[in-house]
Amino acid sequence: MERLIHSIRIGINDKIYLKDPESSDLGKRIIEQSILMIDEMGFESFTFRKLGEQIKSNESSIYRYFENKHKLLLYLASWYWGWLEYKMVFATNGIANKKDKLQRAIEILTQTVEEDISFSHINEVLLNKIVINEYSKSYLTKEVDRENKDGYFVIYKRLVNRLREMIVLWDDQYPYPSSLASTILEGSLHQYFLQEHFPMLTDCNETTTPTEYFMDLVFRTLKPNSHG
Amino acid sequence: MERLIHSIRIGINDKIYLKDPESSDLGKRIIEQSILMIDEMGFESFTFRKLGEQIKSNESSIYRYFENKHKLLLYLASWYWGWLEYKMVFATNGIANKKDKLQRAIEILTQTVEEDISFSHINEVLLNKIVINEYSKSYLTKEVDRENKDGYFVIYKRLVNRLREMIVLWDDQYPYPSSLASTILEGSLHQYFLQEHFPMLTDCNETTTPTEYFMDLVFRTLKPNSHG
DNA sequence: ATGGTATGATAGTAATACTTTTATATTTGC
DNA sequence: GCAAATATAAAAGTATTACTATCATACCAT
Repeated sequence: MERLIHSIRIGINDKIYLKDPESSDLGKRIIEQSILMIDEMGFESFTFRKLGEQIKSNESSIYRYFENKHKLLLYLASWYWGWLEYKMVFATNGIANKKDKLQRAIEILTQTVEEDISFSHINEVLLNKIVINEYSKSYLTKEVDRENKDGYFVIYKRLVNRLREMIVLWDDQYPYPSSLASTILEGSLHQYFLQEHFPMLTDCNETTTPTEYFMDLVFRTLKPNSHG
Repeated sequence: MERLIHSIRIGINDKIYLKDPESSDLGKRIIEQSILMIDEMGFESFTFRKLGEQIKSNESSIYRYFENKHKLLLYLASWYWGWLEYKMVFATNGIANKKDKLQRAIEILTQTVEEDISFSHINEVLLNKIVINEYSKSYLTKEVDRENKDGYFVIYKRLVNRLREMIVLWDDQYPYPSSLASTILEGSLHQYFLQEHFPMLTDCNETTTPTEYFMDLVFRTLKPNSHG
């Protein structure tokens, strides 16, 4: 699977970038180093000028790939969710048992990325940390409706919907499958954040994971369909 | 109760401001108009210069109250959570029945603010909208640990903890009361946001509220203590 | 050898996020 | 009622950000 994941390409809405960063060496360096820098200094302190210095390229060259750093964040987030979606679809694909399927999906979606499995330019461990710390900022804007209309969040929406479908498969009487699915994805990022910065607001720690919390929550909440 | 709430003062950590905005007319105008403007233009577009123009005061005068707009957001958020805490404590205070108590708390904490009950300078309806759209930005920063140490989030933490205590009161066997409490508060803001901008990711709409969703979730999840 | 495309270097602009200084108004203490 | 203290206003200055524009160079393909 590692090899497979390594060779896939995540189909990202081409309105997000001006020039596909996968199409050149400079583009890949932009992605690679921006992940390191955003993780290191946080999204607000990160600038294209600093990135240019880091990759020994010119600020203006970076602007030929992305309009601004907001678009770059949208790109990174889309890549991350696309990658997670792939992992989830792959991992749940062959599972016939509905409960096992849902369990496996929740596992994939709520786990942290522990090891950098890629030998590509994208460090998934750091990207996961970036999503925990910065993803909300990509949609908590005044432009969200326009950008949503332009399809900047399709991958994330598709992922939530896939989870929703597996919830419905296991319990088609549950009245809030969409809300539960979005709560799992968003809430899992939040629990990781709390674990790091507000440990008193969560029960997750070295021994208890967000995965366990949400797994427990979901299966206390849902009741299996009578027809199996 | 309206009158009572109107006359209370929310005790906000005095490190958040340089000069207490409640202590002067200018201070109150800063708070009042910043709420209108942040709601209107979003936190990123909002600046002290624009606020100065709006209230016909000088940018430098605003800087004597708050170091920067981030601190102002922390102030507004603290005020909001303090106000909600007060409403919740007041509403649940006399309730002996543990289930009723928890239910009432969830109701208060997950409802939107529909009407501006205050005749003061703070518009709670808009402040509620600001918290939905901007609160995450106040803690998703590189400074969060230092600011947390300085007590900038005490009110929010106390509120989560109060909810946690009511959860434990109703079901002292449940293993994740802190995570559930933080999920309710954070998740409720998120569901309101989704309802507005990503309706396909939530089951909440004109007829179904985040309150109903979380009420259902909590009471499917928790089991009452045997000792009543 | 020529034309096209990608990148680099440099400079420029408007806005942001402040800080500083000085002036003026208002309050309060005696 | 006057002096002193305090609050606010006005204006200017600085460093940084978030770009845009122009021009030069390099390299690649035909």
